[in-house]
Amino acid sequence: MRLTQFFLPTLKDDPVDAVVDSHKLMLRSGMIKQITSGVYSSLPFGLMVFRKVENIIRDEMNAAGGNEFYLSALSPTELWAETGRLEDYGDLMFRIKNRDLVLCPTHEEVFTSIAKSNLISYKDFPKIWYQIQSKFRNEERPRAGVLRARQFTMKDAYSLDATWEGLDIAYERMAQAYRNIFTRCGLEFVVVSAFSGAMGGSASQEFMAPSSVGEDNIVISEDGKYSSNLEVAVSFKEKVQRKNTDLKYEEFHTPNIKTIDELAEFVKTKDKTRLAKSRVFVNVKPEGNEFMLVLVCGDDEVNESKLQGFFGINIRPAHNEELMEITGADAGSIGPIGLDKKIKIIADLLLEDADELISGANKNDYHLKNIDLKRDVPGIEYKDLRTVKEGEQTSDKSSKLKITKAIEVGHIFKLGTKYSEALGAKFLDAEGKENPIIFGSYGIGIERTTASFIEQSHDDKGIIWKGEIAPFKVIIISLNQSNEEIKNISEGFYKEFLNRKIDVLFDDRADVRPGVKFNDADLIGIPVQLIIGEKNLKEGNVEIKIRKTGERMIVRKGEAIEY
RNA sequence: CGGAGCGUAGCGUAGCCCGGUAUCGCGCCAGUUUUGGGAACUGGAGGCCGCAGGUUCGAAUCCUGCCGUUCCGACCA
Repeated sequence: MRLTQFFLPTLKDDPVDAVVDSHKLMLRSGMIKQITSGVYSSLPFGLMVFRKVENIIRDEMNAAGGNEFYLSALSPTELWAETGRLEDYGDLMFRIKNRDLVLCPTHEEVFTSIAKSNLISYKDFPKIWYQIQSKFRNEERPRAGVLRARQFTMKDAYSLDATWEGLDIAYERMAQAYRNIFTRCGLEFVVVSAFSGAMGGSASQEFMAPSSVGEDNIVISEDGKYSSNLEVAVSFKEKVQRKNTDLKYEEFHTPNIKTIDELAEFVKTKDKTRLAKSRVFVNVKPEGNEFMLVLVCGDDEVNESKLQGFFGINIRPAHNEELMEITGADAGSIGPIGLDKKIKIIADLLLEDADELISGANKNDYHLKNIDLKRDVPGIEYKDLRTVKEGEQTSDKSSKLKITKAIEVGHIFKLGTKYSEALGAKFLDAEGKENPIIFGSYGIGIERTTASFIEQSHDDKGIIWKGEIAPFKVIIISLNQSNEEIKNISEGFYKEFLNRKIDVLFDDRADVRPGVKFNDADLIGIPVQLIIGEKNLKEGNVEIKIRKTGERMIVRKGEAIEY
């Protein structure tokens, strides 16, 4: 490609609206252009990279036996009402105003409806169906460029099986395909176990690109054997030991004590584990809201995903007015004693049967001490509800946990029969009995994968492409197109690269100073720069610069091709 | 959805408090000189100052409403 024929609107300065590096660089290198909040157009340079990523995915999906589809982005609202997701998604789904249609945020329903009418015998399975398509989600707050956008490209794949064993096989095959894909994309990634309750599936894993701008937190053990999304991570920690002093609980005055830290100071203790933290959650149900009080150690945080895993996704923290109504106190003075029996009380496993605890008295500015959960809180249940912390031991005590931020680039999970049952997608088994098709669901964000790569591979000059997703392998920089010799040599190299089918970009711009060309080349990050200028040409040489290392080699002009 | 900020030429901005017809840099066009790390000079083009209403002789500037956008938080199959 000749640069004079290529639309590459590079920017010298950082756009004021971009904050994260990948966003800045994608705008500056002319890959994307924002049209409105969370919506971006792909420009030629960006599209080249997205296509490279897509083709790697296509390659691996096909190798795994996938069939490529291209489904409609529009679908009837009714289809989503049937599976209940119209309500589940709510405002996150774009709805067409002048026709009863929605823009699909994902395609389980549409694929299922195709399967329903065509896969009717156990002999029709297994199948892997996929597509690479625009998805639409009305994100409340798009951010970080294409990392969270309202329209984005996703590869979504679905395994369709007649048996649960078949699902396991498909899932493993897709997991391997995903590892291949992200490896070929040159991405540093970690596979973590993930929260799946929200989508109604069982096993679930996420492919995470570690990055400081990631919105997810992942937990990895130092020996690398354990990795998990923080939402579901577990660790080993000693339980709070019983003291068996059997002291009666008693109220004491704690003026203006709102937080655990203030309470610890007030009672002059450094050990916050016995200062039980109480939080009230609401399980929103059509037949009426249920309230629950959740207790964790004072130095722990409640893991809301784990709560959702136990009680469903419609769990939310109670509002301040609700707290007062239910407990008679504001946040900071709430505790497990003396509540209405309708309120379920659950505590973290670390507090199982613990005694001599201090917690709120359900009366503002008062706490209770010497609470014995075993004695004083009949009907209490214990579950793993805490968020693990950096430095804790793995549950087998063999290693320690580290927490890092990461970007979710892929997600695979065993979906099961939720949608096939809702839409009546059934097949006849060998005994002639009807069964719902068993689904797996597997997604990859194309732009997000690309942006994650850039987050991991750039410097203060620009992007550093490598491997299969590099849009060009080499850029020829002709330093002076008005010098006939330089021009002719450059043209010669360009033709030679084309002949050898090597992706090459030729900066053949005249009237552009060398400094501009060097900076543009560094910005757009082509791995190898072939620099042709007067200085070296006098000696019959040209220069090769490796973008990543900045390493320069002066070579005979005839030998340059073997870079 | 809560909090904060911003909207002036393609991009980045000054002016706004204190009202008088818009500043500077980059980029762009023409010409001359230049050509190894974002050139110099000369001349030029380009603006419903986000939108609507109000106050005023007069509004980019003051007031009201709206819209857009960014960030933090909340939320996120």
